[in-house]
Amino acid sequence: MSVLNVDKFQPGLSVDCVILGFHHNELKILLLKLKDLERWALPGGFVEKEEDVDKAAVRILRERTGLKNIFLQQFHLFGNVDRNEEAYADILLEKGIVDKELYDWLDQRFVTVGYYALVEYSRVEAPTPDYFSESCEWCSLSNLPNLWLDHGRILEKAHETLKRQLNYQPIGLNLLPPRFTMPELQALYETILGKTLDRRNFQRKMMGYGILIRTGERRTGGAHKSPWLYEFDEEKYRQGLADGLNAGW
Amino acid sequence: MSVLNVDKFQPGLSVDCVILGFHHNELKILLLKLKDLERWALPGGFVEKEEDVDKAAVRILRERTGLKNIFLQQFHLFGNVDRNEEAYADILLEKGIVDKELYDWLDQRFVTVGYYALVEYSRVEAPTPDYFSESCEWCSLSNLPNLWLDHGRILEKAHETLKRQLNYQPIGLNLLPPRFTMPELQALYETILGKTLDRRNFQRKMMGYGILIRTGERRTGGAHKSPWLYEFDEEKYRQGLADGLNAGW
DNA sequence: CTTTATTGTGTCTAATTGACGCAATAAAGG
DNA sequence: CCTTTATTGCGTCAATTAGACACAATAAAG
Repeated sequence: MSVLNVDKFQPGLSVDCVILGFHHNELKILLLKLKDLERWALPGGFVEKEEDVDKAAVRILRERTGLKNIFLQQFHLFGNVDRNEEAYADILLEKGIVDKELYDWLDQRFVTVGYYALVEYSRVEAPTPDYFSESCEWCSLSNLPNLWLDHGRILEKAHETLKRQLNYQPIGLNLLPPRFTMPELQALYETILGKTLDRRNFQRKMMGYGILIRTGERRTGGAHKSPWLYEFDEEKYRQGLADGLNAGW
Repeated sequence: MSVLNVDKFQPGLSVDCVILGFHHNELKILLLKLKDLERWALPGGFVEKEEDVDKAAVRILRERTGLKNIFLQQFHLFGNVDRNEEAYADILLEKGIVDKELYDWLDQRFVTVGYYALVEYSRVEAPTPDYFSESCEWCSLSNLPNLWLDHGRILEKAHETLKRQLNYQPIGLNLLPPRFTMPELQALYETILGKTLDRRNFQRKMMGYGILIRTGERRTGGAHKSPWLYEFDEEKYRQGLADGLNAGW
């Protein structure tokens, strides 16, 4: 038996996760540095034969981050034939990282399901590489390394989806610490959207959604006027997720 | 070899299409009546090993409707283990519709990719059943037959997706005849959304998108004042699809 | 104690949305 | 042939929302 019991898995199907965090006013993504290749990959894995695909995504996420109960959403299946065209398995076989059985498994045509996860950066204490990778690190979205296969495209699609969902879904509960300031929330929005927003209009709009609670406290320590600390009204937040925020029509 | 050369296909992966048309002010969906079962299924099929998944969807659509170049969009992968739990293959084997080889193929665990297509009802001249079905017909969305497996859920998800996309994407080019009246377009929107809209505000909003051209002509023949005929400005329409109509933020 | 950058609140205008009035019109019916 | 009727096209008005910006309050730094 190989390091992976390939018989356990659904053939030709994989899951890749775009795991996003927010730190120092930047969007970060968790990436794996592949062994013996100058490329990075999205955390991914295979789907067990007796496992729901959604569950596989949750498992993969837990394996890399140690987190469960996080926001995870399927966004696309990438199913082009030519998406597997990189002879990485050859290198793995050469280097003795995989045996022939696993090599053959990896060599088949794969379609992959993309999920994106929003996680609180600081809660990921020890990002863990998998068998095919030598490290697992947060990378800045604005300064990406060379990505493997079509993983750049997958990331791009996740980002597009997220941007669009910002228009009708709340965001932040899974990406920010439990308490945060309005400027922090705004910075998150601005980073995702890639543009600046008017501070005052942003506050008015956010408060209008009714998903924020102003705790009585302020964030002190920084220079200048100390901003209020907010937290999400989880009940209303969930309702916003389900019903949409300003649906139009 | 079975009626299907199963070796040609990617194992465990299928495509199902929600093919929607609009006729007599109702949304119609193309469904297949399964052989020897009182259930109906979405038009679907398998993905060839050397075939892009998107291409497979296009092929399946062409096989059932004869149409190509139609609007087709992937919306979700359905990957739960329990979605295959119906012993239809047993019946097929019993009745001699499939042989043992094909039976074994069908008996594996499948995940399916959902696509929805918007087609002009009248252009589908001879809906064609596949090997597993005895007929292929338009059914009214408001009066659905008993659906096979999770196909009801798949349809529901397609409908949800469509509803949401109405908020930021134009629709109708693929669903209506080349020329149509404003009330017809409104009826389409109302049907998809499942609610009535104000006639006058609808017109104002639609014209505001700038994707409609009023031809000089009117639809005559009906009683009452004859409405103008419109057509889509395909250039602007495509741009609306790409950039979104009223993106928010 | 002044300076400085930032935050909280409010205001004003323009644009959009929602509700509805009214005249024009095409066929049907007496 | 003229009235009736349901429908279409266009317009108006108020309410709401969005965009731009002014100003006072504030916390730390100098």
